Amino acid sequence: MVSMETTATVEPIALLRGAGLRVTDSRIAVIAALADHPHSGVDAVLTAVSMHLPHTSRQAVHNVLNDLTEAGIARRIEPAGQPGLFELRVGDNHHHIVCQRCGAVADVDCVTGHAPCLTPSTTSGFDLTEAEVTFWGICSACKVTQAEPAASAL
Amino acid sequence: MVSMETTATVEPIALLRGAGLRVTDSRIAVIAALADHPHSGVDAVLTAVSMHLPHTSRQAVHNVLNDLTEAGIARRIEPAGQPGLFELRVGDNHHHIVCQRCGAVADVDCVTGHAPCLTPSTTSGFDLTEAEVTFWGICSACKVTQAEPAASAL
DNA sequence: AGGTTGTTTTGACTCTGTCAAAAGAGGGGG
DNA sequence: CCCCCTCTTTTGACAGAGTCAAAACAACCT
Repeated sequence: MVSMETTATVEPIALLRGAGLRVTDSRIAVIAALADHPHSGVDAVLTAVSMHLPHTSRQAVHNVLNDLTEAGIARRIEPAGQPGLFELRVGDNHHHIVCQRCGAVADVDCVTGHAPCLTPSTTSGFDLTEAEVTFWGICSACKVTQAEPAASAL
Repeated sequence: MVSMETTATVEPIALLRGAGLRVTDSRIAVIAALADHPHSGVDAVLTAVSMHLPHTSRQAVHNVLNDLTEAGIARRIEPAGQPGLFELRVGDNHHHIVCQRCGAVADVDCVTGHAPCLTPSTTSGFDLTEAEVTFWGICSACKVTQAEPAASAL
C-alpha cells in the first residue's frame, strides 16, 4: 500500500471501508483523482492514477469506477455524444451544464432545491424515480477562443 | 421511387423538399418509420425500412437519420447507456421519460411551457443554449412484469 | 502467517457509430 | 425527353467506448 497525500477533503479509506469495499491502491488513487478533477472520464482518471501507480490498467479503472458507482461513492454522468464521466458529489440532487463545443462540464445546483426537483406534466404510467437536467451552452473559454476548443476539456 | 401509403400524418416528400434534400426511397421510408414508431434507434428504423426496401444498408439509415437531424426534420436523443434514438417531434421543447429497466421512452411536455424551460441557478460563465430534462422511472409494463423486460422496449 | 475471497491484469470481443471510395439515382438544364 | 452533374447509397474497413472471462495477485479475517 502506498501512502497518499491527496486526501485533504475526502477520506478514501473511510469511504471504501464504509461501503464494504477492500482498500486498494487503485481505488484510493481513483478517488483522489476524482476529488482533484471531478467530471473526469476513464482516460483522465487513468492518466492521473498512472502518475502514482504506473502499472494500472485501463480495465482496472473501469472496474474501480463501476464499483464506486455501484457503492454510491461516485456518480456516473453521460452527456449525449460523450463517454461517461464520473464525480464524487453524490446524494445531493445537482445537475450539469455542458459546453457544446469543448465538452467541459460544470455543476449546477438543483433547480428548485429538492429531489426529484421537477415533476413531469404527464408520467405516461411511469413510476418516477429521478429527474435529470442537463444544460447545454458555451463555456467562457470557448466564448473567447472561438477558433479552437478549450484545453480544459481534455 | 416506390409509392408509400404511410403518409397519413406527416408528408415526407414535402418535408424533404422543404429542407432542400433530395427525395429518395430511403428517406421517405425512414420518415415513415419514425412517424409510426417515435424514439426508434437505427436498428428499429432499419428493420422497419427493410420491409419496404429490403436492400437498405445500415449505413444508409445512419446517413438518412443524420441528414434529417441536421436538416431539423428529426431530433436525436441519447439517454445515458442507450444508443441514439430519433423522433420527428421537433421544434417544441418537450422532454422524455425513460424506463430504467427496459429503456422504453415516452414524451413529456415541457415542464413550464417555454424553451429553454428552466434556468440554472448559476451558469458558471456558460452561455446557456438549452435545458434538457430526462425523467427516469419504471414503465407500466415493467411494473407488472417485474421479472423480464417489456417487449415494447426492443 | 495462511487461506479465502475479492481485485487486477491481460487480451479478446461486442456494440455503436464514422470514414472513404466506388457505384448508383435524383432532378434541373438543354 | 434525355443528359449530366451532383448528391445518395453501398460496401467494407476502422475507431471509440465498454464488457466478458480466466489466470495471477493482494487484502484481510482468523
